[in-house]
Amino acid sequence: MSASDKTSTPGDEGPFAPVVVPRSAPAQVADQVVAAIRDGRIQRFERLPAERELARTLGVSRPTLREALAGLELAGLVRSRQGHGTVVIASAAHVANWGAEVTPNQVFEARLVIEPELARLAAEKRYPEDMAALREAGAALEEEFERTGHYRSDLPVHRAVARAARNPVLETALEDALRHTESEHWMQLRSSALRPEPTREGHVEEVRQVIQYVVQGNPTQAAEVWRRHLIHFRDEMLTSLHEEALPTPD
Amino acid sequence: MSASDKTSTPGDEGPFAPVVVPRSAPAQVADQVVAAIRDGRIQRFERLPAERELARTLGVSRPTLREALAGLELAGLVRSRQGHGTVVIASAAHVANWGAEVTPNQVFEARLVIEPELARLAAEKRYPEDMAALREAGAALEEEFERTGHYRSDLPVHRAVARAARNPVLETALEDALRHTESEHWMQLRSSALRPEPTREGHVEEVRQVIQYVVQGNPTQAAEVWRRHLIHFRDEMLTSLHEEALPTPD
DNA sequence: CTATGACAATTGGTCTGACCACCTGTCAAC
DNA sequence: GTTGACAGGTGGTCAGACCAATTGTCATAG
Repeated sequence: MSASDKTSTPGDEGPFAPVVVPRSAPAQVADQVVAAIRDGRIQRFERLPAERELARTLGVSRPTLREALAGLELAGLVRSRQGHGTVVIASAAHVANWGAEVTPNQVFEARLVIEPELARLAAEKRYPEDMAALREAGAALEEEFERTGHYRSDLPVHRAVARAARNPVLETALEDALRHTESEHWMQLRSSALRPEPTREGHVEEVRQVIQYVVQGNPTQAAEVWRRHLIHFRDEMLTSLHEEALPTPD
Repeated sequence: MSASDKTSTPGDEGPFAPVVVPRSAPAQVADQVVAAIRDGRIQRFERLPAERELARTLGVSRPTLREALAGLELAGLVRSRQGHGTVVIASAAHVANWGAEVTPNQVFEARLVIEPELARLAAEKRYPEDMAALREAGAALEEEFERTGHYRSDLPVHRAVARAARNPVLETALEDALRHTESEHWMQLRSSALRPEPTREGHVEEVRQVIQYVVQGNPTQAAEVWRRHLIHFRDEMLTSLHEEALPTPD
C-alpha cells in the first residue's frame, strides 16, 4: 500500500488494471453453442453437426469440443447418443438467462418472493430433523452474536429454513439467488452495508422469531417475519449502495 | 401387441423389460465428485487430487476425467486453474438437490409460489415489448382454441408472463420447475388429466384475464387470477392422478 | 541475514491419432 | 414384401505427448 490513493472505488485503482483472464477453449465453444440455441440458429430437438466436423469448423480438437459438449450435457442442454448424434434438448427459453446480469434489486425481488413462502412451507411441514437443524443454526448464530457482539452471516439459518420447506425446486431457486450474492460486487456491498451495525440486534431478533414461528407451526407469522427480515436487510444494503455512486444504478 | 394384457401399468409389460442404459464414464465420474461434495468428503475450497492421479484412482483416462471436470466447471461446482489445481467452489447445500426426486405436488407447490408473483411483477413493470409478446402468445392460444376446439399447451403464455417479470432468477426458477414437467411420468398425467376437457373454456378465460390484468397494470388481480388458474390445473391433474393407482402417492 | 530472481517441479490446457461400440439406412437374398 | 447381413457414420474411450501457468525452492547478491 503506497500513499496518495484518492478513492477506493473498485475498478479505478491507479494506472494498472487486472489483465483479462482468457476464457478456456471449451468454455468458448460452450458459449457459442448456447448462443446458437438462444438465438434460434439451432432449434430444439435439432442435431448438432458431428463432433469431428464441428471440431474442424470451430478450429479446436475433438477432445476440447467434447469437453464443451460434456458440460452442456451435464447442464441438460444437449443429449448425446452413440451412433445417433448430439441433439439440443433445451429450448431458447431455457437458455435465455445464461450468464445474464442480475442486479441486487432483482436478487432481493426474487428472495422476497421465495423465502417467505419457504418459511411458510417449513412451518406447515415441520419435519423433526429439519426443526432440529433449524434450531441448531439459530443457536450457532446466537452464540456467535453473544460472544463477539456481531456475526458474519445468517445464511445458515436461511438455508435451514429452505431445507425444511422440503421442496427441491424452491430450494434450488434460493441457492441460485444466493449464488449471485457471492460476486465481488456484492461482497463489498455487504461489508459496507453492515459497517455501522446499528440494527444487528434487530436482525438476530427476527431470526429468533422466524425459527420460533416455524417450530411452533405458525406459517403466516413465519412468512411475515421472514419477509420483514429481508426487507430490512435489503434497505440497509441498498441505502449504502445509494451512498456510493453506483456505476449503473439501473 | 399380443392378447391377454391385463393392465397397461408402465413397467409391467410382459416378461421383458427395457435394458438398463449404462451411464457414461464421465457421468459416473461427475456423480462421484458430486456425491463427495454432498457428503462432505470434499469440503468447499478444498483441492481435488491432480488430474493424472485422480484419473488413475478412478480407473479412467485423463480425457474422460477431464470431460467430467469440464462439466462440473460449466455447472459452477468446481474451478480449475492452470498450475494451481481444481478446487471445489460449491457448498454441500448447492449440490443437495442434484438429481433429487421431485413429485408433481412439489412442482405445483413451487409454481404456486413463483408464477403469481411473476404475474404481479409483470403487471408492475409493463415493458411495451413484453406486453406485445404476451398479447401475441395469448392470441395464438385463442386462435388455436377457436379453430380446433382445444389447445395443446398454454406454456407459451406462462413463459411470456415470466419473461415480462424481468427477473432472471425467478424466470430460471420457473424454467427449472417446468423442466420436471417434461418427464415421462408427467406426460401421461397430462394426457389423462385433460382427456374430458370439461373446463377447457374456463382455462382459456383465465389466460385471457391474466393477460388483460397484466397489460392494464393490475398486479393484485393478475397474481390472483394466475394463482387460481394454477390451482384449477393442479386439481384436475391430481384428481386424475388419484384415480390411477399411483405407485408412490407420497 | 535478507531480499532477489532464476530454476525446476507440479498442475491444468490442448492436440494428435487411434480403436471400440452403437445406430441407422441400404440392399441383396429369400 | 419380408428378412437380415452389412457398411457407413456417429459418439465413447483411450494412450501419449507437448505447451503454459503457478508455485515453491534455493543459490546468489546485497
